Amino acid sequence: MESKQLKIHNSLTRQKEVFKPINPPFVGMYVCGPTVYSDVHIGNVRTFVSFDIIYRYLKYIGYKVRYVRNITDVGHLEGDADIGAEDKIAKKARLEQLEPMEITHRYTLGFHEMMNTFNTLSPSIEPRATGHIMEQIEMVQDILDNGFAYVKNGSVYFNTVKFAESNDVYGKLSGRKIEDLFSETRDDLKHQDEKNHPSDFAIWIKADENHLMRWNSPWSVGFPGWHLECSVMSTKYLGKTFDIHGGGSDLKFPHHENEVAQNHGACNAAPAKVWIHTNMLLMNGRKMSKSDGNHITPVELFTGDSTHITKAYSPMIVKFFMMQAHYGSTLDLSDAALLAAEKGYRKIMEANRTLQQLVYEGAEALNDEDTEIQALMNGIFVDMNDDFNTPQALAKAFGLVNKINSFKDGHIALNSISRRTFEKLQYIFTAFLFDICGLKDETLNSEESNGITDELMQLIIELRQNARGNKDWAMSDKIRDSLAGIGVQLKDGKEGTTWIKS
RNA sequence: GGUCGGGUGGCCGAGCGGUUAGGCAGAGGUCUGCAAAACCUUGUACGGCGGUUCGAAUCCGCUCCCGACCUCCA
Repeated sequence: MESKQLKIHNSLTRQKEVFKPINPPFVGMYVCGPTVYSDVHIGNVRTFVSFDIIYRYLKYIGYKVRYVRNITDVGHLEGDADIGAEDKIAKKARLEQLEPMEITHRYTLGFHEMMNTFNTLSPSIEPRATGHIMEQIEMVQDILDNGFAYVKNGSVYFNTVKFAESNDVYGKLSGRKIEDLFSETRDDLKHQDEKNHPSDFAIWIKADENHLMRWNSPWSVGFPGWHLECSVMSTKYLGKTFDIHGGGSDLKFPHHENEVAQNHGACNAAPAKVWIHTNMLLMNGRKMSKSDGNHITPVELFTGDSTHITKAYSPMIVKFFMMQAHYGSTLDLSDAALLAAEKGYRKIMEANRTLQQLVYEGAEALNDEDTEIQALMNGIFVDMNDDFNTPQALAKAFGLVNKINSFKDGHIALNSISRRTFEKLQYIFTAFLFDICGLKDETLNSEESNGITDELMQLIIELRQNARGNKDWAMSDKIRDSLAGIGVQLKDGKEGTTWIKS
């Protein structure tokens, strides 16, 4: 059964491969988390939403997943430089006259809140770089012992030239040719002269006097290089070689490339079998950039407080918008695209409510509808198995939306599908939307209502029905329009009137 | 400049050798007191130029644009 096999695009091989865990049913997945020195970027949110769906789907199809996502709270230097620049967190701490830990604590909380807002599941473990200084020092020592690093003035550098000579690993992940890597010069960086070669990178950095974050090590009082934490923490929690390593495509080089080198250098093993890279979020067809104003924050999306959008978009609308594209493609955020996503999101949520309220009656009178619906349901999983293709799976789900609404309108008799198919439909549809995609039904009115709202609405709907019965159109329209004015939309259907918050 | 990845209808976005993707918007219809919602029907595509093939959006070559990384921005 082809459709039963999960295939994943492996960045390492640039091919879709059948996913075979090292120790089924267990799966180890490591995803590079945020550097907590500022509010989380909406593009970063996309990455974590993508991996949330991947995590949810792996669990849904029965794997026992250990999902590790780190918090980078030290070592990530300005400009992704590996030395000579200021640590992102230390810089922020200095600016705001706070302890580095205050900075990272604040933004870690903010990050968690945002992940919660987007209804993503917590990873199994969320280790911090500062909590693993000892292990990082040990790994530096291991790399030194294996001859792939050298010490200069208290800093330790990874010897890329020697590493490249000893195997053909370096450059493979990012698709770079060794010659190109080695011909690059970055003269503008300080401490460049400490390196034997421009492509070498720091794994331990000696702190200068003013540096706020510093630890004792055999080489100097200093701090670990940015790439090291991921090598260390993935190894510690998932083993030398594990199943999946993920992150944004912007991390491919140098971060992931150097991570791979470190793992080989320390453990003589490749860290991950499968690499998954999620693509960038654009806005209005261009890269988001703070400096030229082509930029929006998650909060601005939720409040509508931005010149780039005409209205507020809720977290689930934004999430749904993201799901309509494949994680491996760039996605272009725009007001029109969000508007379309909002309509689509509401339509599918409404269909789910309709579906759950349908009641199967009468004897089965099966026809083609049964097989069509079976095929659509099955298709969702065929698509998800094809490298987590959420846009295609969603297309199948919209096929089901069509069927569901036809049941509601009586265009298709419910008993033209079997009772079993119907029950499966109710189950699968909800499971896909909520368990796999991790959506929430924000339009659901029962959440904050305590029953009174529903009863009040029933009363109002009844009063309007009476008015309509008396052909008192002025009254019935007044009710409808007034409700619309306070954000309640009435929907007249064959089976009576329902309402939603608009 | 180097290395990767893209250019699909009004918009977003799947597909990647032969099938309606899907959502939104548009047009016509059904329903409705009128609307909205829902349902039915429906138009508009594959950057350009060559080539391979019975057949190409899908493969190859050239070309033009765009994006990512290499350099502050996830």
